[in-house]
Amino acid sequence: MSTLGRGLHGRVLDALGPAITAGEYPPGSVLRTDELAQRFDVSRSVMREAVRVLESMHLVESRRRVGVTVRPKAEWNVYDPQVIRWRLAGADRPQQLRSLTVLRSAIEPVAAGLAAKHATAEQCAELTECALGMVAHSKGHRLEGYLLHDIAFHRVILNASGNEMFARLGDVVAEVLTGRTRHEVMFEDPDPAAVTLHVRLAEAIRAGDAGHAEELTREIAEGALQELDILAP
Amino acid sequence: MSTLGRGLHGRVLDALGPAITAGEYPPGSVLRTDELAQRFDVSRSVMREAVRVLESMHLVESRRRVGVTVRPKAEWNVYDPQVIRWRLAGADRPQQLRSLTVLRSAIEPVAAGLAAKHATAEQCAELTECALGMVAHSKGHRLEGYLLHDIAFHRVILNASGNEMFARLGDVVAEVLTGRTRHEVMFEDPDPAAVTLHVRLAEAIRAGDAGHAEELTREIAEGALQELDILAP
DNA sequence: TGACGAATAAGTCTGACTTTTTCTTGGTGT
DNA sequence: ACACCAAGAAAAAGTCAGACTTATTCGTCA
Repeated sequence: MSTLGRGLHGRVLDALGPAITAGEYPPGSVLRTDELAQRFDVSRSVMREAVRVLESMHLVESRRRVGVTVRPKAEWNVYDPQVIRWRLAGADRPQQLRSLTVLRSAIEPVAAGLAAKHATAEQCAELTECALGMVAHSKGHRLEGYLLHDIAFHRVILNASGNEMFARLGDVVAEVLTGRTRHEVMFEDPDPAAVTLHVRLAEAIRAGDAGHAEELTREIAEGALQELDILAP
Repeated sequence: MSTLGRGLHGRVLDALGPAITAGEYPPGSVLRTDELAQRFDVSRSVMREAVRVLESMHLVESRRRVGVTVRPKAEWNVYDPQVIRWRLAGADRPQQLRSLTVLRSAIEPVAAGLAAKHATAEQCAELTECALGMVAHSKGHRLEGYLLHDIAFHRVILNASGNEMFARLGDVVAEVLTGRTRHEVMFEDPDPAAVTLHVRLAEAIRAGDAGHAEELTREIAEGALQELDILAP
């Protein structure tokens, strides 16, 4: 899925991106295009393309006579899905997971409220289907199936909100949920309370009850935040 | 500020980016690198770099034997500040302004709540200063000064929230506020009620009252949304 | 229907050249 | 002796042109 080594410059990015976002090159570090090209055994043109991409993500800045300097973390385009993936795969995974969960807790309730107003019949049906799927996979260590329905559930809500900015967070939510399941609590069955909340949320949206949908989503988010606090206090 | 013609490929982007985000090339359109290079009178290497950047923004996809195809809007990296600027400068400016304002209404209340808990004494002082600056420029067509303090105010809150994802939205908020002031109501003085809300919000954060800060921010956001409804119903 | 071959456009590499920015050096004046 | 500025050298990115490779698609023919 990631950069899919689509071309040589993609391979270079798959190596350089994680390294930079992991902080292997501290802010202010200077890289030289030619040296990098040699190190990765690619031509300068290919390396230049890779640098351009890193530059567009605000991970580095390229200046004449000085080289390619790494920018401070505060300037990175942290909403770039690629950057998010790199960081989730690297060292500050916990911090990234936390900030993303806080972001979710801010956005998803509002999105759910909007979804209650704008969701089509088809979207409501999808939502119910996802919720039922979650229930069906909530017992007996069937986390893989549970995860898929959970992701689909939240994605439908974000799409149904009718806001393109919210909709584009579907991938981020998917990454967060996947990361959580795969790396933290892979052994335990999901919290039954959370499952119930999802079912009720689907009902609220179907009923067009924006306030209720918003409140239920807040409870779900609250649970996710507490889960993080338990694992990394 | 934008891409600042930093290099030839930057100039090309300043021309191609707005054109694509404005929908001049409908999704599925095919561009050819060589043809573009000729059109912009640059070498293929420069054009390739530009295409790589557009590709990293998910605006286009480059495939062998077929060319550079424009992706559907739903796949764009709409959180990329550059993409936001391009869209704000283009045709679907109103829609972009609306989705960004909705995004703000979701995030800023939560950010304010967190800021009430985490803001340093220095940040509180800055906040009060900004609020006072807004009051001072709220009468007599001094919108330029008002805008600067408004931007600084919201930026401080987002930074003080302690969440990096929120902090990085400072630029987006700045763009929205600037756009609003410069293109919509440049003649009228700001709503006195909004000014008061900002002052009270600064106080709430200084007092560490998260609930109150959150509620006040919701009211501010509500006002911004209504303003949009009035201008483009 | 499928397989083979031709056409096509992106992808890659190389080498030479330009331009900008920084560092050094040397000279000047106080 | 020190501060300061200007001219030049050096370094690295930036640009270009041309030749070649490779993957993919399309058309043709069996």
